[in-house]
Amino acid sequence: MSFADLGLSDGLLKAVTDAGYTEPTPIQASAIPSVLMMRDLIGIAQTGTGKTAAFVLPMIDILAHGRSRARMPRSLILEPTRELAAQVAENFEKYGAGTKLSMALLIGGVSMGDQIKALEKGVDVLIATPGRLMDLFGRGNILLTGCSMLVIDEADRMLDMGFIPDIEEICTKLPKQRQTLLFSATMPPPIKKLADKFLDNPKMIEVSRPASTNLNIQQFLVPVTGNAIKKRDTLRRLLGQDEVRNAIIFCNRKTTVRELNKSLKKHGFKSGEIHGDMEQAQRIAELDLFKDGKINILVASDVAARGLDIKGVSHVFNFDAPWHPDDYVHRIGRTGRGGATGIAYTLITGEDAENIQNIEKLTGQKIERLTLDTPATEPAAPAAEAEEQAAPAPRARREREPRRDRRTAGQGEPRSQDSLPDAAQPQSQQAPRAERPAPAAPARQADRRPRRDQQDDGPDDGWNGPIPDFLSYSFGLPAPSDHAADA
DNA sequence: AAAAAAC
Repeated sequence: MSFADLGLSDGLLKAVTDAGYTEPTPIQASAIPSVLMMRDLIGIAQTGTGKTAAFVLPMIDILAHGRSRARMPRSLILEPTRELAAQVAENFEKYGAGTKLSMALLIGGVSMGDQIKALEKGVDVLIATPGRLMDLFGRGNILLTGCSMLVIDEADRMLDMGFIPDIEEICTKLPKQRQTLLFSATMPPPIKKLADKFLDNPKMIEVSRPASTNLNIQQFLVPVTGNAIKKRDTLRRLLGQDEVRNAIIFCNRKTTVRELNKSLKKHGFKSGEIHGDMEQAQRIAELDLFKDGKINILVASDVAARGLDIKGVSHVFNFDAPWHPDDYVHRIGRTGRGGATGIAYTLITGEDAENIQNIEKLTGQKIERLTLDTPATEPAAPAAEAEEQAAPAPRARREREPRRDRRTAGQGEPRSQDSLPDAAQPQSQQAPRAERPAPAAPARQADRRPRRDQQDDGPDDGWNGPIPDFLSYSFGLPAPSDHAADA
């Protein structure tokens, strides 16, 4: 099966090939022909299955015919979070570059001015989070009567977030005669009801196992007994242990995110944080610092679990085991992207047993338990804080030697336990380790830093460039050079 | 349980 068999236009095929894809994912293979035949569709699939391209690609071909009119978008894609909406917009930009299609990204946290301007001009594709869409609709800036295509993405997540009434209202504003696609990882009754009400004889597609348990990601569980202090202590040891060049650390609560980031900074780590209580501009600023390597640790809530696609994240840590197994899959999927290798550690306490069981059930694989040798009791370290003692270099013992085979050439051999990676080293460590000329490390590090200029991507689509300035992200696509799409 | 989303 190749993309050429799916009925996409030549221009689009070229865009797909240029993006480096040859073979459609299962959901793309079954969804694209049906969407092109204008059928309604229910796709049971998680992010990471190539779901975004499954609707973006046929939409581009369908919309290639016809023109947009002022304030009357021709299609609408609803996303639960701002980051996901921005990511879909990036996809449209990538695949629609050869077309005349215009789009607007309607999300909260940014000024309305540019969004309204784009709407006035007329757009083919509207990508929105429900709140801002309803807001603009209420102000009379949007007419949905010309919108003949609707995508409801991550429907079950919309449900969790209480968006279903909004979605229903939006559906009633759209013309009855339209094509509707609904994607959801699960099908709880309210979503089933929504589908029955607003979809017409939909084709059902189910992709059972998400491409989630990426084989490039080594996963480990790290049992921790004790309180938050002990957890932070263990985390610091892990941060110092492996080839941690950068890491996203997930916590279950925003308060934990703040506390942990504060603690890490206090210990000299170059860390930042991201969660939903921060201003959008602040979120972006922190992401930018992380992407640029100015900080190499990002402490995050689940706001970052799905939305982020940052190149070259070497490690993901679950400071807290996630409550929902699919969140685990999404979190660790922030590393090992685009064929790179990644390592994911999950700190677990006694209470997490059930969560871990659910995760292993979902992914169908047992995650290796890592035993950290308990350090010999330390004489109090001189300058360390009273609450958190400095720990000696950690010794991790693996019960089974993990795969090391897919390492890229530039990454070199696994480091020995006592050669701590400079990137993750606290600058204010007492041992004058930092003063030792770092052998070859800086250069290699520069090499491995997330790169802004790499545009290859895994099927899970997303941001590659600088963090999108979706502060001002309502845009028309670049002027088309040739319009090969509709032959 | 938490996080996410409009001003």
